[in-house]
Amino acid sequence: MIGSGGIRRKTLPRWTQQVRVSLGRGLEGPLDDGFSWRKYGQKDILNAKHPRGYYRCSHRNVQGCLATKQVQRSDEDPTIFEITYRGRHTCTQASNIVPPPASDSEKVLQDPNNDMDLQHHNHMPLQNQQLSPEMLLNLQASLKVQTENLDTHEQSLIPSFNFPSTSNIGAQTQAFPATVIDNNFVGSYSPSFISPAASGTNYFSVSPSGMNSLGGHQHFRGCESELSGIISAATSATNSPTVGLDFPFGPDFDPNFTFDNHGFYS
DNA sequence: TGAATTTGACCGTT
DNA sequence: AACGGTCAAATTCA
Repeated sequence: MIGSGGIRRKTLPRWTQQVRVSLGRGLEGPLDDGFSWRKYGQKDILNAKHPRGYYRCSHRNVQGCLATKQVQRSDEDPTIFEITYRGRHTCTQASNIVPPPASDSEKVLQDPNNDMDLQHHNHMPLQNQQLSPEMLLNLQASLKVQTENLDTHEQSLIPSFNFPSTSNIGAQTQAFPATVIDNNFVGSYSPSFISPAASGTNYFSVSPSGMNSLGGHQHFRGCESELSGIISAATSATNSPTVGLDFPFGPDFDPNFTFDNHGFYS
C-alpha cells in the first residue's frame, strides 16, 4: 500500500506557473523547464476543458526525487499551459539542463508553505526536512504580485512565456539578484500580505539580449487559506526596462535561503 | 529490446 | 458521494 491515490503530503511547496507557448516554437509539448519528467497519469478535471497531465521526476525511482509537475491547458486558450510544480527536486538532475559553462544564476524558488493545519492542530514544528540542494527554474521574466484577487482561474493578463529551453541562461544571470524582497509570508496566513510596491503591477522585465520575449504568469500560494495572497509573476512581452521586482518567495522558515546554486555535476 | 507513455482502476481527501 | 491524484499494467515509440 504505497498510498496510492489521494494526496500524499499537504505540506509540499507548490507554485503554479502559467506558460504561454507560441505555436511554431515546438516547445509547447514537453515544456522543458530543465528537468526530466515522466508522465505517470492523466485525469480529466471537471472544471477544466482539457485533462490534466501528471508528471514526475524521472529520478524518482533512482534518487527519490519527490518533485512532481502538473500540466493543465487553459480552458479557452490552448496556447496557455498551467504548470503546477509540487515538491522540490532532490535529484542531481544533470541530464537535461545544466550547460557546463558557467551556469550560476538559477533561481531558487522557496515556497514558504507552512503549516496549514490551522484547523488541525496536528502540525509538526519541524522545519521542513527538505534540505534539498537547489532546484533551478528557468523563470526569467517579470514578477507581478497580486495581493488580493484570489480568483482561482481568473487571470486577466496572460503574458506570453516563451520557453527558452535554457538557452540564454546568461541573460537571466541578473534576473534574480539576491535582493529578493523578504515578503512576509509569515507563518501561514498573513492578514494582509499587501505589498506596497506590489500594488498590482510590478513588472520585472528581463531584457535579455533581445533574444525572446518572456511572459510568465506565476501563481504562488502559501497554502490553501485564502488569506495568503497570491503571488503572480507575470512577464510581459513588452520590453519594459522597468525593473520593479518583488519576490514572493519568502523563506519564512529558512533564513538561510538557499540561493546559491551548487555546482552541477555533469 | 528497452524505455516512456497510455489508459483504467483504486484510494484519499474534500 | 464526488473529485482529484497516484499506481499498476498494457501499449507504443525509439
